[in-house]
Amino acid sequence: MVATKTTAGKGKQKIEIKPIQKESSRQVCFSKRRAGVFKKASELSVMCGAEIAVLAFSPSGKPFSYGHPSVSSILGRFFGGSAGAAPATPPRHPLAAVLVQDLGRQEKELQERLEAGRRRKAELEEALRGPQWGPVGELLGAEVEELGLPELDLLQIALEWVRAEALSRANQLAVETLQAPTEKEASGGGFALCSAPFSCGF
Amino acid sequence: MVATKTTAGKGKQKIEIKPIQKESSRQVCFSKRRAGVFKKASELSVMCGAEIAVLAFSPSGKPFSYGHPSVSSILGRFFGGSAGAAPATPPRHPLAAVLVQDLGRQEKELQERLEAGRRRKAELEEALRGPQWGPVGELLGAEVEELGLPELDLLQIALEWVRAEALSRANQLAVETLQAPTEKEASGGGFALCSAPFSCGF
DNA sequence: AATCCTATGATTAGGCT
DNA sequence: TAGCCTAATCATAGGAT
Repeated sequence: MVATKTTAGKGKQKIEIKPIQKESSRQVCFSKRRAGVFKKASELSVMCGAEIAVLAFSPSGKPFSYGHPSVSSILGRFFGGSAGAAPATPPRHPLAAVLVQDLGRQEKELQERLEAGRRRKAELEEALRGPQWGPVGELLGAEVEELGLPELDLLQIALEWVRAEALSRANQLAVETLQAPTEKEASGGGFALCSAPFSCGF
Repeated sequence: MVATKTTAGKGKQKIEIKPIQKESSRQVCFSKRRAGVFKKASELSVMCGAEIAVLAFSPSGKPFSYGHPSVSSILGRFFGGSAGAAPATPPRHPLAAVLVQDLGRQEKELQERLEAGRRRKAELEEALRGPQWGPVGELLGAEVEELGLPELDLLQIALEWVRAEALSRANQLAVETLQAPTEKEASGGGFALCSAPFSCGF
C-alpha cells in the first residue's frame, strides 16, 4: 500500500430486518449470514450434543445445507425414525433417509396422531352409537358433516394418490440426489450439500 | 428482595465450543441458542428473500423446527420439486377449521407437496427411461433399490392403514372436538413445531 | 424451562481488494 | 464470489427469578 490511506471502515451499522432491494447486496448478505447460521448450528450441535439440519435456498434459488451428524440422518430421525430415541433404529443409508423424509414424514405424523387417538376410539364409538349423538349434532348442526367429511374425502384421495406415486418417487429422488452434482451450476435444480461447516469448507 | 444486591452479572464470558458436560447447563444452552439460530434463520429469509428450514433435536431428544415459508415447503422444494402456492383456499367455517387442523392438515401438506412435485414427474420419468440411469445406478450401486424400496414398502403399508382408519376417524374427531379436549399432554413423544420464531412465540 | 439482566465476546454492515 | 478490515450492533454466558 503506497497510499497511507489505511482502510477506515465505518464499522457495523444498525440495520432493520427487511427485504434488501439491491440484488447484489442481497446476495452478499445471504452468503455471509448463511455462513453465520451454519456456524451457529454447528456450535449448537457441538456444545449441546444436539442434532441439527439446516436447508436453505439462496435468493437465486441455489440450495445449501448443513447437518450434524448429517442432513439425511436428521431428516430420517425427524420423519422416519421413532422419536423415542430408539437405539435400535433400522440402519438407514443416507439415501434411504432421503426417501423416508419425502414420503415417510406424512406417514409418521399420521401414525403418530392416529395412534394417539386410537385408544379413545372405542370409548368414542360407544358414544356415537348411543343416543348421545343427538345433542352433539345439535350443537354443531350439519357443519361437522358437511365440512368435515369433504376434507376427509380429500385426504383419502390424497393418500391414495401418494401411494401410487411412491414407486416412481423413489426413482425420482435417487436421480436427483445423485445428479446433485458439482455444487457449481446448482442454479437450475442442483444440489449443494455441505455436511460440515468448516472442515469441508463452504 | 431484601438484599440490595442488584444483579451484577459478569457479562458474557469467553467460552470455547466444546461439549457441555453439565446436563442442566447443556439444556439451557440449547434453548437459548436454538432461539438464536431460529432468529438468524428468520432474518436471513426476510432480508434475502430466501427460503430456509431448520430441524433440530434437543439433547433430550425433543424435536424442534423452523421454516419459512414452512418446513414442508422447503423439504418439498429440496427433494421434491418446485413448491407452488395454492392461493385459493376453500372457505372454512370455524368448526371446519378444527377438523381441518386435525385431519385436513395432513391432507393439505400432502396435496401441497404432491402438487408441487407432479410437474417434475414427467420430466423425471423421461430421465429414468433414458440411458442416463446407467451412470446413476453405478454411482450408488444397489443401495438405492435395496434400501430405498423397503422403506417405501413400509410406508405404503402405513398409508393404507391410515386410509382404513380415515372413516372411523371422522366420527372420532367430531366427538373429540365437541368434548372440548384440552390438549395439554403433548410432552411424552410430542412434537414441538415452530413455524414462526417470534410471531407465534416459541 | 422460560425470562430478565448486565457486561462482553462474537457477528457482521459497509467499503475495498 | 470470496476475503480483509474496522467498529458498532447484537447475541449470549452466567446468575437470579
